[in-house]
Amino acid sequence: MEISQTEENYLKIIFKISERDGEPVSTNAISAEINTTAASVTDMVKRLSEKSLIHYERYKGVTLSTEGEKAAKRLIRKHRLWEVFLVTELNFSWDEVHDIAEQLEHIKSAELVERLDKYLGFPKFDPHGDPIPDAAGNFTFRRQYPLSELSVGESGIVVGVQDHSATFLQFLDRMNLGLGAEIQLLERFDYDESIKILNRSDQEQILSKKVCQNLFIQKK
Amino acid sequence: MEISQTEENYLKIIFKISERDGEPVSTNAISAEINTTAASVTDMVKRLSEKSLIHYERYKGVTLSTEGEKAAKRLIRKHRLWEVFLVTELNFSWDEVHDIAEQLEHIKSAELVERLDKYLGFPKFDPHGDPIPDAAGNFTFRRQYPLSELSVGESGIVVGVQDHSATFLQFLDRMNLGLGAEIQLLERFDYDESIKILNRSDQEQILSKKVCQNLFIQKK
DNA sequence: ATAAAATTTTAGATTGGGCTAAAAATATTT
DNA sequence: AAATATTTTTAGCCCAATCTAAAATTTTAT
Repeated sequence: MEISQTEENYLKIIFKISERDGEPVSTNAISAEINTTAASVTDMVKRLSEKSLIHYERYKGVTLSTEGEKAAKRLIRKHRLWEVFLVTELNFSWDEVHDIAEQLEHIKSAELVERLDKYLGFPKFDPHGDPIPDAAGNFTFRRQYPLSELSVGESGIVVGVQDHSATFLQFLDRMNLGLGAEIQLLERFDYDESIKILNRSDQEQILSKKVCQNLFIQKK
Repeated sequence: MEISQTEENYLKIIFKISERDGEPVSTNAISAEINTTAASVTDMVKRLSEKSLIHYERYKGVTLSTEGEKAAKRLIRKHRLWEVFLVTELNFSWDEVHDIAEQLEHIKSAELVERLDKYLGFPKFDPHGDPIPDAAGNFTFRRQYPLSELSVGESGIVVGVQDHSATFLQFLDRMNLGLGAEIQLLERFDYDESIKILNRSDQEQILSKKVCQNLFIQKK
């Protein structure tokens, strides 16, 4: 049975919400994420359930079936591989690629995905530091922390972001805080939970609580 | 006004039929090409006409408007650039790329197309020898003839195909008659309109009328 | 020039994906 | 345990894109 582009998007978003909030995923959570009414979501989850892509019980929310989860991971794999292509081959910046990858992820050809993966040198992470599932659906795990959880004195490398918005990514560029940036936490200010860091490719910087919460660091 | 994927496909097919059979393009010609009923085509041409993408008069067939032709050419440009990418970068063979490019051509991002074009070195022809329109919609013209129109003794290079089917392309591969093959017409057999050629990267070969009609040659 | 054949259009139905408004079920507060 | 609030579902509608069957128009043949 064919999975439509719309259905794929639902599976992807259900996967994403599951990861973030746990299961089961509520109708409202889905509708909030994709800007559709709860009524439409109910319609769609019925269809997805009919196709055995999710488990659904009235008023109880949904969980992905094995099949549904596979489909979601395939989509994420494609999305992230295309993002790598756009950034490393076509020189797009990391804040420009999301919308294009959102379209490219729906291209149907297993062969294409595998060749692209090989062409790009089997990357493990995308331009935002998110792990790229392998053909079997396995993610590479990496121990990483929000910058807000580092202790004073600790050092680390920027390896990912929580917030993928273009404005945040552009801010990070302006601050020389892209992936790979090496930093050390110098001081915490309890007043507003901002911090002072030493950015090795720059100098001392003050970062707000919001920035700290959205930046992932690998300690070293 | 947005052009849907389905609408884009209609524009492309109308462009293709116009090129082949001239204008105006009949409802039946379209329905034959895309495997839909004539009634559905009538519905769609009304919509396209409503959007000023084609000129349409009941019972009189359709022609592309300036806007419609631009859209069709953009689609062809994308299709052929992606085919180049698939063949030259991802090592697909020329008989495998059509269906994937058929999907990729609908990706919406003008920036992506221009970057891809540059990345590929501004190719003028796709893997089947078909010209790639530039950003303004202009095709590179090349004087080429079906092999069936060559005279005995004339030499030339294979530069394109009329028939894009995988079976024909695979046959050409097997005969060492891919793009760039150098040949000379040695003899014509009136009986079945087959010919004998000298294939410089092979040896003497007999080719049927059908093959001759579907192979484009640049004389030299 | 008319009859027959072919083409094209209309009418009416269907399916996927979405909407609003109202009803039903669940969760929260008192 | 009610009453209230929130969430979810149902009912009924819409639009794009398709279909079949029948009607209208154009083309071809006699």
